[in-house]
Amino acid sequence: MLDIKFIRENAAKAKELLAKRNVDLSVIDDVLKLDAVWREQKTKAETKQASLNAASKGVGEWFGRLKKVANAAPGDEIVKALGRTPENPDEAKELLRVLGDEVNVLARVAEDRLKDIETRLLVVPNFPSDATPVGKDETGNVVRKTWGETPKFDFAPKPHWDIGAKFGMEMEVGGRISGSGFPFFRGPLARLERALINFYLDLHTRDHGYTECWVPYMVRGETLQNSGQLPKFIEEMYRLDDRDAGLFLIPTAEVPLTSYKAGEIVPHEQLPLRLTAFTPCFRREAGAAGKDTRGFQRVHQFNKVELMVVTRPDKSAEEHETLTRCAEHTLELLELPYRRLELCTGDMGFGATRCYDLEVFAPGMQKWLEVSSCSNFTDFQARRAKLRFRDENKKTELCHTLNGSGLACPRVMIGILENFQTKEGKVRLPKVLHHYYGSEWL
RNA sequence: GGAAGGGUGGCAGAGUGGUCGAUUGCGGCGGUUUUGAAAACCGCUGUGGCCGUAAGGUCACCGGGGGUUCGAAUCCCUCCCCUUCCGCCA
Repeated sequence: MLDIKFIRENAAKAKELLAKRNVDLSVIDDVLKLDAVWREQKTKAETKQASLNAASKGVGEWFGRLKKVANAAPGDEIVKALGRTPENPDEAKELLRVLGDEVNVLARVAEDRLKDIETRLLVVPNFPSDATPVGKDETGNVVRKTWGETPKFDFAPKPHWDIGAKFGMEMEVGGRISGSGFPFFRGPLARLERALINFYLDLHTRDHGYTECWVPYMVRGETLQNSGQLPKFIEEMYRLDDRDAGLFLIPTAEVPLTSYKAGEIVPHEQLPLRLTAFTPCFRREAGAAGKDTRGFQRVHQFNKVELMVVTRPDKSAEEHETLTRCAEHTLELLELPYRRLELCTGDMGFGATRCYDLEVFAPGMQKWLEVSSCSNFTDFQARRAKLRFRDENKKTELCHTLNGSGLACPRVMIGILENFQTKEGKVRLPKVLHHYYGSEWL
């Protein structure tokens, strides 16, 4: 969520930044109007509340004095709050009740306006960074680097759905037992899946300094709001029914990891927090029906190892590069040629201020596949999750959060199948997987 | 699924309608003392919002939400979480 205070003090800048993201700017004016009403009502309510509080205390005192002196007079604070001198405590109570009702009305109005503000801000995306290229859609993305070279083939490379058939890709089985978009692997591909997960986790925990976590796969709505999926993207989410409290299946491990320290104030010595977790990911892919349907490039359930960093604001840009390098390093060890794309303002995810996508080239499909998306969220998620830290001067401040895939399984598998296929229909495995898979060939 | 007991400030642990944002202890910070250190003693030590240039003022928060009351950490309702026991079970 954006900072209402920043919007209040920098309305023009806020609009300028959001315009780059194709956001309807009327939301800013709406929010500013509500903000003015909220503050006015709040101040009024509090002033009245203060005199009511003082008078209520005075009533207690008055009772005490009346026990000793039969005709003791009410205290000044009662007279001040009521505007006149009550005859007896019962009259004071009655008048204070009326005053209390007035306070409630004012406070309710103020609170409603604050909720209105939040409702609107919850669906506004983060500001893009100054470095983010401005663009309408994915055509505005910029290639920042490329690594490796697509292997040369002396035959026409096949798409993974043709290669996979031989190695236990049984999409029709998944379709029969769950529906389309739920892959079923038997034998080599199932084993490769496991090899990838183990390789990822070992690499990140041993060489990249991440702490392995094991997390719930079902979460509360509030957890999804913390990381930004709710309320706006509820259509993308699988949800259990009321018997199970309407829990949601996680679309990525980012969700539980971002809420790991939600509501806490972390000592600065503990930062940065670098966490990694393997989880299945569940996505409805609503609106993507009919897109990328062949093979398993876009599915409703897939495995992924996620990288997540919580850091102080002055380090987040640096951490973003480091995090992205960890993901890239993973691809390099897998010997997969890739490119780093910097997403433009029109294509960036909701909460990101800056985002790199890593794409692997799939020669069979003749197509680049996104295998990782590394984002810096600045304080956008931290504000929602109330995730703060205490600095060396004991000031509390919102943390910055970052995350990226390190990596997803299915598309990396596609990369392996299509890049390392041979004319004979075999698939060579990258060296780093030999030990994990138990063989040099799939 | 059943039964019981709990959720209070960094931690421990009081507080059952009024002056309690909250006794006390520990920890932490500052000071006195000391050649230095320890000990002792004194003071300070939560978060967020609103008003204000500031000083400061004020409101809210004792798991979340709602209610009763002039007034609630304290009473009522509801939800969540934790602990223990029983049952069931990978």
